[in-house]
Amino acid sequence: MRQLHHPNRDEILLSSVLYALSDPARLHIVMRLHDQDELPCSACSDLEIAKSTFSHHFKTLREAGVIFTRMEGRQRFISLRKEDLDARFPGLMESILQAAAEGKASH
Amino acid sequence: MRQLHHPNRDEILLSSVLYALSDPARLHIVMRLHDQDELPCSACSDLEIAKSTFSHHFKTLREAGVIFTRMEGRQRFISLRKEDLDARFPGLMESILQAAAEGKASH
DNA sequence: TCATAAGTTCGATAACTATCGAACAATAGA
DNA sequence: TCTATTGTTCGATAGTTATCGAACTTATGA
Repeated sequence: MRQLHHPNRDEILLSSVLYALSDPARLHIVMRLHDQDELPCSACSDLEIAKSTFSHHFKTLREAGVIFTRMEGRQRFISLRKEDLDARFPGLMESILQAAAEGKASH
Repeated sequence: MRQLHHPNRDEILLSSVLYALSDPARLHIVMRLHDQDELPCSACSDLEIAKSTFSHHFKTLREAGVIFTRMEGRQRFISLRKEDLDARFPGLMESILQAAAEGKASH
């Protein structure tokens, strides 16, 4: 757990990003990061999901290049990689977040 | 096979669309529809994939609301549901197709 | 030093998915 | 009517994924 892997901007793949965001729980996490600069992982613990499952989702998002995880003490802070995503896929996150905010994400 | 199911515009879900497009083969199919109004399914048969697998991908795309399948005789013509997708998720397909066209889709 | 807290990793399981070949259905054309 | 064409459906399999609880790691604070 010493080092958390983050892909470089150029390594971020569309397929991986779309896949990561196609899960309602993960999309929910990303929506929370929309307005915020940064959030502790624990900020999502109101969703009724086991913490090991959260960890799995964070890993999926992180390895897809969607979020950045900063380690500080025994907390981790996550943030949306807005600049990287927007540089690589202009307009993508904006349209996804807008649609999600309007409740068109799932069921 | 009498009727092919297509969701109404309002039933198209972001999660399902993102999932459908997160598969490289399906994204490839959608890219071919970008410039074209309509294509016969057979137009994708150069991809080295079994036809039953294609059928599966077409079904996934269709049920997610990404493509429309029109039956004519013994052929099926598929088209991108541009208007519906753009009405529901403004800018989404444009940004996805642009990124895909620049080769940022996968590996 | 010891207990607590925050997340990750492990092991297991159930569900889902991509893939294929074979069989099937429906239509067009000879 | 018979045959070839187009695509779907079926059955099977291998791989992947979401989920959980338990064990583990690291750091904080008493």
